[in-house]
Amino acid sequence: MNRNQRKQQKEQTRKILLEAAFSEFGRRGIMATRMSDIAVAAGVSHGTVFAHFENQEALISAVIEEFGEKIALRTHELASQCKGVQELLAVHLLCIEESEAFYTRLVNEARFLPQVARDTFIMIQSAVSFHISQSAQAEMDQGRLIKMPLHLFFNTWVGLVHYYLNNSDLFAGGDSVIKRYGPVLLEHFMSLTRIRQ
Amino acid sequence: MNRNQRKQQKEQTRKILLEAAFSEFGRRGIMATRMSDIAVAAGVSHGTVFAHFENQEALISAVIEEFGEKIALRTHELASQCKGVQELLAVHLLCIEESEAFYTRLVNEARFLPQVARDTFIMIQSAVSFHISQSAQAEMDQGRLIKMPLHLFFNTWVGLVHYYLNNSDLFAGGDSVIKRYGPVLLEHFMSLTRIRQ
Amino acid sequence: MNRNQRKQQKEQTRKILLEAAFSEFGRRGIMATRMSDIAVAAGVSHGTVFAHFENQEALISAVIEEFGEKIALRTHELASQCKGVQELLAVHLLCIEESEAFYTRLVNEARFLPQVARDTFIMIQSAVSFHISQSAQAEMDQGRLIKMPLHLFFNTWVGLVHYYLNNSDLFAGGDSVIKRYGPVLLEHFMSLTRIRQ
Amino acid sequence: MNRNQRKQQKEQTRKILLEAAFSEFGRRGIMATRMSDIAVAAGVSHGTVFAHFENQEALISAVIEEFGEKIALRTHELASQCKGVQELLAVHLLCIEESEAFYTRLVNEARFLPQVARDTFIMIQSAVSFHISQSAQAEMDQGRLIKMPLHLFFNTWVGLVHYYLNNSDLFAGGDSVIKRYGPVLLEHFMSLTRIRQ
DNA sequence: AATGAATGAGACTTCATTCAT
DNA sequence: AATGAATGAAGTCTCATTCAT
Repeated sequence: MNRNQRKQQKEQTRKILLEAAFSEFGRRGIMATRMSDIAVAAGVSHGTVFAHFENQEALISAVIEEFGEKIALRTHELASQCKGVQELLAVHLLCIEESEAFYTRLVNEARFLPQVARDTFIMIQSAVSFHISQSAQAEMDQGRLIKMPLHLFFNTWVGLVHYYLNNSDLFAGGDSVIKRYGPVLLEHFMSLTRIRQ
Repeated sequence: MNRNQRKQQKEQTRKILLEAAFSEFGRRGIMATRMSDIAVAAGVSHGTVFAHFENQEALISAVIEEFGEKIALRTHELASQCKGVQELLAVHLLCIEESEAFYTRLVNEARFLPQVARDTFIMIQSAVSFHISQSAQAEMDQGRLIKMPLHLFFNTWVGLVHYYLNNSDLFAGGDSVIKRYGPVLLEHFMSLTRIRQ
Repeated sequence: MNRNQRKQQKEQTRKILLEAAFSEFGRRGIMATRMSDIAVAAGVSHGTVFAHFENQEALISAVIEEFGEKIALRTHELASQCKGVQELLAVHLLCIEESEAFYTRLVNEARFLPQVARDTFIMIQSAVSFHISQSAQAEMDQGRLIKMPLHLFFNTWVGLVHYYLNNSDLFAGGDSVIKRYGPVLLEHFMSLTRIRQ
Repeated sequence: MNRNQRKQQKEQTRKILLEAAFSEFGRRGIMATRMSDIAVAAGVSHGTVFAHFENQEALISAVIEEFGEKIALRTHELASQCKGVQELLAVHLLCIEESEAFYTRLVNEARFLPQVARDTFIMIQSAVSFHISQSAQAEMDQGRLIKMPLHLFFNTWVGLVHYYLNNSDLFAGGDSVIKRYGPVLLEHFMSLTRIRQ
């Protein structure tokens, strides 16, 4: 049906736009990306962007929701197969690395973005937090991790990772800072929290 | 002398401008503050800002240098009277708290600021790092801290603190996140790194 | 096709802008014309000017190239049908008269304009010089013109004409100085350089 | 007397300002020179300029009047000792060369300057014209110069000289175009107008 | 639905001019 | 009379958003 085709077509363009925005956001920064940059990257006209998103804020929110959910989902997915905390953290790093450029921008700019963006970001954190905290609690109960408030356990880990992301140019000079430092960070964090026997 | 009066007057205005900028940067963000915001906050005309700073970048750099150095100096000053790592970290928190809004913006936006700003930021970190690392090394040697690479010790601490700063609205809802969480963070971090006897 | 329509529309606006600028340049002077003057004269919004020309310099260069080339071409075209020097100089005057206001500004301001403008101006002069010099040489060889270095022949002529253009308000009070004095200047110049028999 | 001293002092500062402006106008162009440039060049404060000249236009007019008269006078002075047209033209060139930078700017920008400036410029031309025309008439009567309307004789000469001044960068690349081309121009012009025997 | 030309609010910057000392 | 800090009007340019096709 023509009606259906149109719908599909529209959905398709929207998808292309979201992906282009995701990529540009990673490259240029979220707030520093112009609407026209996205149009160019998506290979559509400038006006088309506004046919799909009411305004800039809506687009930013949509991108963040879309990819936020994807990242959260992916984390869930991988996390459910994990056995211990260490494995979970490794998966966390893997998920970040898969979208490192975008994720880094998000961490950096989250504060200045629309509330939706902020909420989505929190949602991602929650997804990760849920699994990690659960697993950490278990290992604490088993006497394998030092006992501490779960939020501090989580925030120390995330703070450490974000710190490296935020300073990736200093640490990795354009390369993936997770690829280069991820294992070190993981090992370090575990050595701080693991109970030595 | 008249000459001196004038010089003083100009210096005074410059100081007012720097302070206004410092305050506005803390409130609105560094890049998000318009030159006219600063003029209004300082109670001078728009043109006056440009009589004191060649352009926006020069103003931003000046503010960051001015207050960056002040913060670094203050850290040095207080740090030299400290005895152990824990006291040092407490002083670090104190120094941050004294300029919390501005410092938070700096942490957040450093990447997008002129090179001078970035350099100044690194200088602040170095001032802190110097004392903390030295002291940490000593305590590791004395068997009071778990042995680990100093940069990881430092980065874990800073990462944790910055994480709370970055999410201060979440954690403290507008209040000083350092005031509210500083002691908890310090205690937590020490418990992770202190050798239990 | 829609594509073509759009292209045409844009081309049309660009043309209007160039013509508006050409006219304003002639009226107000090239450097003294503001971008907004051109927008108003063209009947478009301020921003539209920048949608067509990256910046003021680009616009100035484009106008000068566009009309400079047109003038040079027109000179070539008319000149190639001329038989003698006198006819050529008459054609030269005609070409100037066709764009007198703009040409006068160009002569006056060429020095202060972007290099492209300067180059274009030189190109116009060259186009004229080429024909005139060739023809003058021939007539000198035939013993009909006093022998002299060709560049002096040319520069004396151009200097005379430009002098009247530059002082057109004095000589013609707003009217075309070429219309009023052209024939006189031509006759005078010929009488100076023609060999009297 | 104190009153007198003050007056003298004021007169002195005014003179310095006029000379500084004259020099800056020659270097940067008349319209392109900022009031502050002149203050700096004169070694006085920015405000002092306005204590002596109501506004920019008044200053420009004063400079042009001052030096216009000086040049006119100097031309008169030298001209009265001249015997023939050729000597007069040589003196004309000499007078121009003595203030070449300023004179060139004046020629170039006269059209865009306040009416007073324009009038002064005309006055200079008249002073020169007076002597040259008188002398030219005499030589025409004596059969040594080709008979022609005096204004055309004069305008051809001035047009030629101004053309070289206007294009001095092309012809002399920063050096004095009069020094380099003056003699050639003079010889050429005379050869055009002198009666060959 | 897509297009892309046009719009105009808003930011930075310059510089002649004013004014208190 | 001189000073120089402060002023603010005016100009250039950017870019999110609108709209006719």
